[in-house]
Amino acid sequence: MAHGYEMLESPAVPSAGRTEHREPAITRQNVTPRAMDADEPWMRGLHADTGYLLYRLGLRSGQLFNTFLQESGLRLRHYAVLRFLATSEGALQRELSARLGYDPSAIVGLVDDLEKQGFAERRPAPDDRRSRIVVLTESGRAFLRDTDEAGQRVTGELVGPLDAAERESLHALLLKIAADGLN
Amino acid sequence: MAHGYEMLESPAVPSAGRTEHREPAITRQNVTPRAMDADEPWMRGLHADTGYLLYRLGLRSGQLFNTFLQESGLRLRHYAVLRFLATSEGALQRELSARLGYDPSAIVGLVDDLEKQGFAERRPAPDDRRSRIVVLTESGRAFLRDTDEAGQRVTGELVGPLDAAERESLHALLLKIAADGLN
DNA sequence: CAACAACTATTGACGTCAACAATTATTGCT
DNA sequence: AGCAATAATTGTTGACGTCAATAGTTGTTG
Repeated sequence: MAHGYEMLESPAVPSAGRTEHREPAITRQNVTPRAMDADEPWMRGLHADTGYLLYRLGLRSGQLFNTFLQESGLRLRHYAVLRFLATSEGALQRELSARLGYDPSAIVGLVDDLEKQGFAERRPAPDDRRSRIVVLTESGRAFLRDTDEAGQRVTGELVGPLDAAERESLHALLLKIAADGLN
Repeated sequence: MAHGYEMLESPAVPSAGRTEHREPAITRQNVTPRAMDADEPWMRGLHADTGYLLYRLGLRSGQLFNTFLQESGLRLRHYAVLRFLATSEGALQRELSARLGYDPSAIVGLVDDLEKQGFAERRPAPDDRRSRIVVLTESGRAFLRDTDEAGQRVTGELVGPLDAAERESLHALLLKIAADGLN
């Protein structure tokens, strides 16, 4: 404990109302506006929860990434597929689904979009005619090359206030907790 | 069935000098299913991106929290509002919106739900009849007290593979990058 | 070898959720 | 008094996850 998280939450409303106000309106008794014995553990700020922080920053990260990709007509999920294909030299859609955690039905649309943009291609699997193998096209590779730097800038912006050592430390920690759940 | 995991490569690319890459000069029918000159920076695994890891873990965190809250009929966002109210002794909806990062229109529904459950109440603001002040009810406080332990268990489950020192370190790092964007 | 179970990609329906625009009531300014 | 700004609210739209159903294909098994 003993973190300086209080900085994130401001003390309610200053309410510098100068005007003399009227009737107190509601006077039900089930609400107690009194400042109850503070410092109870259950009333700590939101940012005291690592889980909530992760949730929050995850949203921000996704937003940043999406606005960065927006000009290319893709979204984060497409980018994830591309990046996955870049390391795997072709994958069954079923694999994409399992590894990236998206529903099989979602993969369909994603690969459709990537094919429309010419970044990926569906090929018939030689041994199983049910399956399709998705591979990067040359222009897909080019896209990854060209946007790589900008993508890293986005991440850089996200972890802005951290120095190099801290970034590495954070990355290692995240990797550690990402490793157990297959993700 | 399990393919080799590519994710556990060395953490965080030091991102040394950007070595210039050569063009394979493939002008034919794109796509080379062959293992191309690997180790190019742009084809590192997805988990090499801190931003993507954050996005991914944020999703997981949200899911865990939601399944934990599911029995009480609330979701993460409701819980966030409650926790915020617990620290601020009443807040304008506008403040909730600004502090929690939710759209004003979202606050409406959230407070509606909380009122239905009897955990919060809308009160007319004394100085401005446009505003409503949202306060915790007594049973709202009770709810927070009762669910606090379980909530911390959820976070504990999330950061499972980390020891105490690492958890604290992670929390501090997240806090640091959460601080800049108001969030 | 013929019937059946399992599997891959796909489509469709439904509910949730977040981001925007528009509306109503109210306030502050001049 | 008039007018821009503001707080809460409604409505709409698009993205997204889940789940059920289907067509084509494979493997198994009786």
